[in-house]
Amino acid sequence: MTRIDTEWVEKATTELHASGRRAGGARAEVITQLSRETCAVTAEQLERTLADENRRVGRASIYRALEALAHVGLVQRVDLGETGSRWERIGANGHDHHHHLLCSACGQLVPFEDQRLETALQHLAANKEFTVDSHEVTLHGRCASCAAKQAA
Amino acid sequence: MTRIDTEWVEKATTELHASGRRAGGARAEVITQLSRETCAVTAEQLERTLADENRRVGRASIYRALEALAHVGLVQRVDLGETGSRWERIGANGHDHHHHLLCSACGQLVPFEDQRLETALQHLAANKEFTVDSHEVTLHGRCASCAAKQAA
DNA sequence: CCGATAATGGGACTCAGTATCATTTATAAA
DNA sequence: TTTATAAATGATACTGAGTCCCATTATCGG
Repeated sequence: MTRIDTEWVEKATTELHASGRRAGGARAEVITQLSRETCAVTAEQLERTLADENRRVGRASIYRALEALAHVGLVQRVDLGETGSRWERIGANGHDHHHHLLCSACGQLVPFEDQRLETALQHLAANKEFTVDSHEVTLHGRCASCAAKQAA
Repeated sequence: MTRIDTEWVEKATTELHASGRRAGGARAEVITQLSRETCAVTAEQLERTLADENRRVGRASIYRALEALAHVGLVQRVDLGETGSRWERIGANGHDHHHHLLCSACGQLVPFEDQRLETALQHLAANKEFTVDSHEVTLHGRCASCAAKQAA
C-alpha cells in the first residue's frame, strides 16, 4: 500500500465540492483509498480493502463515488476483458497518463507509458472526422517475468 | 445485414475441425452470422438476430462458439466500458485489423484503421521487456455526424 | 439552529455470462 | 451400415458485478 497522494485527495475534494456536491464520509474513504493505489483496481478490491481496515463503505456508495469522480475527470474506468471493470485515479498533475498490459500467464496488470504511441494517437485524432475525448490502449501478452520464465 | 463472407466461414469451419472439434448446427449458425456483421456485436445481439430469423440457438452454445473461435484466433473480444462484451471476426485475409471509437452522444461504434498507430504499437512491443500478443485501442468521443451536429 | 436536500447503506433486484446435465448428433471404427 | 464414444446442444439453474429503491443520516446555506 502506497502513501496517500495528498495533492490528489485535495484536488478531488475541491473539484467535487465545486461541482455542487456535498461532502460525505463514504466518498472521502473511497478518495483516500484510490489515492493510495498504484494502478487500476476493481470496485470489489476497494470494498474489501476498506472493510479490512474497518473503514467499511456501502457498495452503492463506492460506485457512486467512482461515478462522481469519473464525471469530473479524476478517475478513469478501465476495461480489460476480465469480469468486472477497474478504476484508477488520473494524476493531479496530469503526468501519469499510462496504459496497461494484462499478463495472460499470471494475471498481473502492468502500467506503461510510451511517447510515440501518444503522438500517434494525437495525430490520429487530428486527422479523423470524429472528436476524441479520451483513449485507452490495452496490450495482451506476458509480463517481463513471465516472458523470461517462458524463454528459459 | 451484409453478405456472408464465405471465405471466412470456410476458414473458420476448417480451423475448428483442424483443432479437433466436431461440427454442429449451433456453431455453424453463429459463424455464418458473425461473417455477416460489419463490426463488433454483443452475444445478445447475435442471439436475437438468429432468433428473429428462426435460427434460434441456445445462449450457452453462442458463448461456446465465440470462445472456440477466439481460441483459434478467428474472433476477437472487444470491451468498451459498456455493460457486456462485444465480439467480432478477425479477417480471413488479415487485412481488416482495426480499432474502435465509441460515440458518447449516439452510442454508435465506429471502426477505424491508422497505420501510424500500428507502427507505434509495433515499436513499443519491440522495446519493452514484456511480450505482446495482441492489442486493443478504444477512443471515446463523438462520431463524425454527432461532432458535426455539435459544431452547428 | 433549521430545513431542504444530498449522501449513505442495506438489501432486493437485474442482467451478462457460466455451470450443470440430460439429450442429440458427429465421427471414427468395426 | 451399424455401433460406440464423446463432443455438441439447449434448457435451466446459478453466480457475481453492478443498479435500484428507500428509510435514515448528515451536510450546509440561510
